[in-house]
Amino acid sequence: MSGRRGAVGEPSAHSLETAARKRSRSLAALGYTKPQTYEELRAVLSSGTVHFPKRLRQVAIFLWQHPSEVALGTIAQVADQAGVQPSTLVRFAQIFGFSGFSDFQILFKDRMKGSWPDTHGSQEKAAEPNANLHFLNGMIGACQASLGRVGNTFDIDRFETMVGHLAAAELIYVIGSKRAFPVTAYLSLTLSQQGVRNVLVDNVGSTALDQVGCIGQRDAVLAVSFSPYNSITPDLVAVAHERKARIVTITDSTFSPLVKLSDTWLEVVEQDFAGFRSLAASLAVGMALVHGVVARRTG
Amino acid sequence: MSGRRGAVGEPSAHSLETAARKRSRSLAALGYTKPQTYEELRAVLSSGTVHFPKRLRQVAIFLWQHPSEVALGTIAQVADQAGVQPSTLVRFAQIFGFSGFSDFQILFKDRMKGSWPDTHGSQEKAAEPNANLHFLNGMIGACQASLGRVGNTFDIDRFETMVGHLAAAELIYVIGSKRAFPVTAYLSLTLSQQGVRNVLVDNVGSTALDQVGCIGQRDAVLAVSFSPYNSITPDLVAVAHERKARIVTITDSTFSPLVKLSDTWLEVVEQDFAGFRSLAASLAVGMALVHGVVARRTG
DNA sequence: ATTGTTTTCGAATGATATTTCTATTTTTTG
DNA sequence: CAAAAAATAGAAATATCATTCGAAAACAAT
Repeated sequence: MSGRRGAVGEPSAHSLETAARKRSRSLAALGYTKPQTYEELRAVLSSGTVHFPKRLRQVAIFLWQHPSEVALGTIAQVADQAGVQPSTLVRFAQIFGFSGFSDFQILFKDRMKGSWPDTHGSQEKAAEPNANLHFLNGMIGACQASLGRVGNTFDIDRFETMVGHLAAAELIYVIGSKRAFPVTAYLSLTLSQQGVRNVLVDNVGSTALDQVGCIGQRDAVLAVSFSPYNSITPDLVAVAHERKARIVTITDSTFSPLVKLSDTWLEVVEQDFAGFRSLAASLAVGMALVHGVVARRTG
Repeated sequence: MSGRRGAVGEPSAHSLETAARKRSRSLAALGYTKPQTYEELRAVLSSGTVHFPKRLRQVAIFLWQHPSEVALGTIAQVADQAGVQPSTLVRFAQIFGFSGFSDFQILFKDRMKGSWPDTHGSQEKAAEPNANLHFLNGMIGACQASLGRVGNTFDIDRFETMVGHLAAAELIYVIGSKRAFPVTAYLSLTLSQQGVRNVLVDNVGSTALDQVGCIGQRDAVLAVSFSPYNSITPDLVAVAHERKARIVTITDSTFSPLVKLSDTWLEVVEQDFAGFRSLAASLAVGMALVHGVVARRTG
């Protein structure tokens, strides 16, 4: 701790020098004061006037989204979850005028002490005078009902078979239209992000039939389709079936035309509210499929 | 169940080691098992079957009345508040079969997070022998957590404003890339099905910039974007902003670059499980938006 | 491309917290 | 009432955690 350049000149001013140097990097120079409460911190963060570099921004986002992890974890755990180094958290705290992470963490702990006995009593909302809020709650209810049903009635054996087919495939074609398209789009994206090569048959340029015309015996089709089954999906899958590809399907009833074309299929029933249908269950099951395929291929 | 020999009638064996001595002091000898959750611990404490000496009773009472202090504090702070020595807390924890205070404290921390054992969930493998089932349940949990959070923290006023902007628009441009694309795809589809004219900016043919170049002052943009905000979406929305269109946004933190470009924005935080993120909450909120727009236009 | 600056990383250091151990006090038992 | 057992407090030892700091990397400006 000696021989630092640019000393102020005062011999006994070790701490002063350090403080000055810190302050020059902190927001204090910009007129900010150290936040005293979690709410103040949030206010500063959300004000948008502060521009962070990459890692610090990453920290800010994590703090924003997972305050409880910050309150309860050690610096190492938090850093790990946020995907940064522990020292980055310390830097972040110091920028806001705290002495270090521990000091900073007190904000989060204090905030948390107040909110312990909230045992998720969210259901008993009073009357919903607002139509939009009513719809939102109905939609949330539909999603949760769909998800709950998946948890109860789930054929894990068929699921494993599906994973096996997809994992063994040379190339995976993902097919779904209309309501099913958001699901297949997300599945295709996630597969790609996980390094699993796949083709999303999106019918841009009306080339879907030509695309499935290239399917080979060693490929697999992951099809998603919901009633009414009046889309192009059954036609596409029929072609794939003729070309002897493995076909696995997520659909919502045994009457789906895809069922008889499929090697394996799973029933996922989505609930609707006022005619607006949830996709939550299909997405969850689809994610599990992707995860299973990745696990089997890498394991 | 086999009988325990010597547990009752055997005279005290002085040659026993420390480990055995500890065990004889713990509740394991009485048939208790180490509590796995905070609720189990509470059940044991409240059962009244255990009679503690003075200091340990003091500890039990404090744990009962101030669980959040236990979760958030250090052993010294807790001991101080409870009026006992730190070592007393360790003894207390060991009586219940924990290795020490830290181990014991995890119960309280987990309870506070209200979440599943993210990092130390190795013990619960027995309940879920199937990895795929475990993942599916985790994913469902993430979806439901996301949905639950929407229900609790929802800014209905901003939502109404957003509906107003969209309902007043001549044409709605729906923009979202990567993870957000499934959401926008579903929103666009639903809008069309409800008779609300809209353009899904999907960047097929890399024409997105040209598309948003046609946006007029009387149009509105419905943008969806999640962290990391490294997609093309901010660029597209910036163009729309320059062209003076109304911009409403669904995003997951105030750090989204879209926030400062938007007339109104809603925060929707999606939970993830093992890196796979839910879309349930965004879809539900999006559906509510569509419904609101339709209601306002037809009403 | 080059230089100067900011940001990040990772090992070393310093600080703190947790646990163990032992002497002392309190309670129980013959 | 005395002796034994249990419980407790406090200090010492150990383990863990937070912070610092120099070097490397990324970035920005020339």
